[in-house]
Amino acid sequence: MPELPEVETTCRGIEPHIIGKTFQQVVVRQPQLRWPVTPGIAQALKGERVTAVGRRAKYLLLQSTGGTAIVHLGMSGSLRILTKLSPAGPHDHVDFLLSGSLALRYTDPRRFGSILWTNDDPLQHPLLETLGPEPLANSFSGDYLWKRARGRKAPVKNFIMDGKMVVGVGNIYASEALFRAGIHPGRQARRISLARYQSLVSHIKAVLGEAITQGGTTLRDFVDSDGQPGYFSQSLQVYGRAGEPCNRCSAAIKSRVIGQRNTFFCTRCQT
DNA sequence: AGTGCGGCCTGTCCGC
DNA sequence: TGCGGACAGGCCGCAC
Repeated sequence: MPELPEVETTCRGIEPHIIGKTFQQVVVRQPQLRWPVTPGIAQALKGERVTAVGRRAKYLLLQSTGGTAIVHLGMSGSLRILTKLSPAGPHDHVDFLLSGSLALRYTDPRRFGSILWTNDDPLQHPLLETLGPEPLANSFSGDYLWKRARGRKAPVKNFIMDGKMVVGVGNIYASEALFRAGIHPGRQARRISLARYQSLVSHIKAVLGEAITQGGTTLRDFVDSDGQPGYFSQSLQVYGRAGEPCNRCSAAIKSRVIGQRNTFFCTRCQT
């Protein structure tokens, strides 16, 4: 599933191919995604030029002279460059046909993703404007997180997965960062010291940074590739490892549902 | 205001 | 072997 590193890698992968190109046509075969694809997006983009490709949280921003397409990959989506238009499969919901005989194809079997269009500043869009800081930004610090945690009784795992606090920390990376920081995922957010938040934040940055580097390796080629995302799986310390020995202390890794999501941790290393 | 949960959707896996 | 059901998962929006 595309986590922030995959989205970042997608952003970097498609940008050099589509920048400066013109939308010739936008073909929407299946508008029913998480939200309906914005009606009129095809007419709005036709003939317009791509000026920038960016990312905010897990949203890709395809900016053009005709407004911005806000693309979310959900959990099964992908966006790739085609140099030859192959027949659309059942989950190829949208094609952005570009000048230079290129196409940008959106595929999403589970349709948890979305494609929206705005003519305003995309950062002012209702879905984006209330989001917390980017995890890799300097403004995301232990100090910041500790302050936001005052009075918070929710488990720290829920807290760091809350997009209002910080974006891009998905279920996998929450477990991994908490393990590295030695913090139990079920601990109340308010019951964690500033020093431990500083550690947690540096581990969140490190985990995401490493994953981006690895994603960059496995996802380097977005052109005509099968679009299969690369995984950080070789580096996972706890995620999906219930019952297996902790790499640090050899105790069995536990799993428990925290924040409606399966959560993995070591009861000996994480307090 | 903070917190928890339902729901969207389909491929994969498990048990019978 | 085939089939049904549980599960996963981001994240909005609602209910308390």
